[in-house]
Amino acid sequence: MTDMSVIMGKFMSRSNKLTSRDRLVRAAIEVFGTRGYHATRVSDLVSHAGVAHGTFYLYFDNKEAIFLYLVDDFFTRLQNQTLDRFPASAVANTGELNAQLLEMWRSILGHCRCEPFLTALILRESYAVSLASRTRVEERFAQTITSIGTYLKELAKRGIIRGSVTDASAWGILGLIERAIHYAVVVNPEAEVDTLAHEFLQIELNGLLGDREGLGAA
Amino acid sequence: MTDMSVIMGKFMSRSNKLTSRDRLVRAAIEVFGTRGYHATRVSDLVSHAGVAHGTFYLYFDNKEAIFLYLVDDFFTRLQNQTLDRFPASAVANTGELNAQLLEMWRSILGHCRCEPFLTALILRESYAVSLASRTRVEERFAQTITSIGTYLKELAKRGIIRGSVTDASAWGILGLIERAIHYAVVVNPEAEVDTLAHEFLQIELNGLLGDREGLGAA
Amino acid sequence: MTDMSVIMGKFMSRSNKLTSRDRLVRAAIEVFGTRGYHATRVSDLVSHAGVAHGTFYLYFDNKEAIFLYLVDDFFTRLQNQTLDRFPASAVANTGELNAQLLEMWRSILGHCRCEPFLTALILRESYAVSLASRTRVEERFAQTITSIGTYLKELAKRGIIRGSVTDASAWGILGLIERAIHYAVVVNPEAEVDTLAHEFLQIELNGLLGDREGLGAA
Amino acid sequence: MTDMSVIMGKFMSRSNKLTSRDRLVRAAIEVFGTRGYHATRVSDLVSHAGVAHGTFYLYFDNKEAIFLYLVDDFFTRLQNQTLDRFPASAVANTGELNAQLLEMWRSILGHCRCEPFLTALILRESYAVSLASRTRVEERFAQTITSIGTYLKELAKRGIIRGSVTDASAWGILGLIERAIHYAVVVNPEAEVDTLAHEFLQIELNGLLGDREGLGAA
DNA sequence: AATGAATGAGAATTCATTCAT
DNA sequence: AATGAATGAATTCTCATTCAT
Repeated sequence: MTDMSVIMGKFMSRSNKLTSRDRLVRAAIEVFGTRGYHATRVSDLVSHAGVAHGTFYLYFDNKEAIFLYLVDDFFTRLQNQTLDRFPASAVANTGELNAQLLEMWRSILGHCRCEPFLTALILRESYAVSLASRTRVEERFAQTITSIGTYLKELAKRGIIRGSVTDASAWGILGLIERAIHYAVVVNPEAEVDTLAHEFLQIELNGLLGDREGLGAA
Repeated sequence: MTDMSVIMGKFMSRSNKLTSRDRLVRAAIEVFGTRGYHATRVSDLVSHAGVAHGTFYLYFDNKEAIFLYLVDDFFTRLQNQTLDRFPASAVANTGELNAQLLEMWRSILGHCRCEPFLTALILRESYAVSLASRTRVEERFAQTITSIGTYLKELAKRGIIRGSVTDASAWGILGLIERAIHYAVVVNPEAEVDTLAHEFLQIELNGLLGDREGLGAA
Repeated sequence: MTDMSVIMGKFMSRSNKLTSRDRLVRAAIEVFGTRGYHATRVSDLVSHAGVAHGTFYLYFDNKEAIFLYLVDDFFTRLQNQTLDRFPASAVANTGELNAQLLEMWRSILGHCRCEPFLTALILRESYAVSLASRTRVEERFAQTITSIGTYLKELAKRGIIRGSVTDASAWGILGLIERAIHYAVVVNPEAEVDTLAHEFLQIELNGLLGDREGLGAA
Repeated sequence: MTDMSVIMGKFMSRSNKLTSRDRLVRAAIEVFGTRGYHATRVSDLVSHAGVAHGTFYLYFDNKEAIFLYLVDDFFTRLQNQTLDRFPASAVANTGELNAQLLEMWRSILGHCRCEPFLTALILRESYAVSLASRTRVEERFAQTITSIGTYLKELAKRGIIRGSVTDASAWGILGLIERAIHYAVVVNPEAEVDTLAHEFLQIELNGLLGDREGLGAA
């Protein structure tokens, strides 16, 4: 249903027959993402994947394990395709920052648009699966915050953004990104990614008041 | 029916003996907020509340019903204490906006700090309880978005903020607020509300680049 | 709803206000008779009767007790109004037997038509309430069989009916009566009692073949 | 799906190991038939059948479902072995009717004697399990009445029995049959089926007065 | 590698009954 | 005599997990 290569991140040329494991992962993304983790029974997963109950336990220790796999996979791929590709060191001035962040927004929103089920699942349920998985998810978010924080501090140090950014700011930016993704994927999946990228970039860089100079000029 | 003791977190003046329903609501906030909704059994709730199993079903249809009550109650009170008290119409210029939003941030963060369990519960699990409750929660968030959107459009119309704010912007601001609350309540519950309010206000109004004029002046 | 004097078997002139006990008995007949014993909760009984839960236990030991009261009451009254009023000794020949049994059928069907709820309840559920109440009901039916058997043997002894009637016959007649009542009360409550009485009497006395002499004459 | 072992009360030839479903059906017949439906817990069923709780729900939706299965099965088999095998069309005169009905009585009583638990269960509790099952049982009895009625009308049309038989008569005959079965299975399980068949046939055809001609002759 | 019938611990929910007022 | 909030034992049902094949 969704593009295979994106979901699996693997080559699929050898055989057009998916392995049982792949089928289970795909089923989990779709069913968890639609019904929610807790409303999904292992039997839903296996029937959706077209495999037997026992087969599930051949590849995953338990229901939580496949969820955790999805989370790790999601965060890893998102990180690779976004922050890792856009180092603060490559930015010399406001104009370049503008360009880089625009690209980053495009990348994030585009990526999440490609896997709407998984994205919605992570946004909605990542904290709510179990105490154990909450801890794992908190670690992942903490890493993200560190990445964002490091990025921002680097820019601040070099005077490209204001100097007063802190960890709190990083959390705020994270929230902005999360709901931006939510908007792009869930609320308004028809909207152009480019338009949205500009819109959220504007808030990120200039807030509600917007570019003072532009405003002054107007 | 509305129980001040629960809402205010204070003892009632008439009698220092809480009703069974009050005890259950308090227990739910604490236990759901700590262990999470799904890891909480009705038996945890009643033992925490010090009432019998049957008593729970005297006041709530099921586990989901008490959660939904908490959600509605939370949103209603938060709305009352924030957006409802700060109309866009009372703002004439950037300075007044600054003051009003600062007050709003203080109010939101202060309010959520007072009920950390319930706040954390809503932030983490509101979407993940059940399909039915997800719908309810989505409605509540949709209302919030409408409030924020209306507020912003009013300000934009009067030229106090930039004219390009949209629904997407409202969702972005919502995300900022959510993670700001998360930071203030969960990540850094020791931080001064006032400091945080200034910090998030800065992002909200001026973004990462900050006040251009100030920046220029520096 | 149903005629009070019939249901209560008491005078009601002193006060038009029913006692709590009476209200409970009436409610039990109606609600047990409609919903069935097991689907009826004590709370249905008391809410239907307009009294409090505790009041129920002032008059009856438990839910089964009120059912048993209804059963005893029903059988006693039916016995009084039927077999007790029509002794075999009063019958001298076939013609008189015909007349007496017709009257008995009228009496039975008429009586049961007056309390359709209670009648349906007894017919449908008397054996199914509990092991204890089954025993009680079996005793009541055994008494009825004894009465019928005695009646038949007396007639047989005096050559008014055929000599070969046994206990088995008595049970067969009981079945006929039960389903006759069922038909008159449940299946076809509009049919004339008189017509039905003739019809069932015909089966009782002459079976399916009918009166041989009459048949021969025809 | 149909399980001969249960139906026939015999061991299957292929394998002497009953399936879980068979074991549950057998247990249900025995335990429901002894203790009664409402006094029987699902846990009684499974412990009697020697399977786990979960296994029960693998084969039946709930306790009511297995009861309904028993009812349908019972009625179907009884119908097949009685009315379906004895068409009114095969009867030409009173003598042949006598012979056919005698055979039918033998068949019914013999059949019910072979499954005393199930028979007693149906006779005692079929109406009392739940509102839903009452409806189902009423449908089954209505079908039976239709069968009996059709049979009787055919005979009446051809002058073999008296012309005045109606639906009411069919219900009366049904009652006679029910209590005859009850007598043969519950009250006097030692009595010879043949004797009983003659006895009930006598009532069915000639009623209490008996064969007029024979009586006159005597 | 795959199966799927069987398991049983564990959870939600009900409702007859009590008892302090 | 009447009340009705509170009780908690009892029961149904679910579903993640196992294991013999």
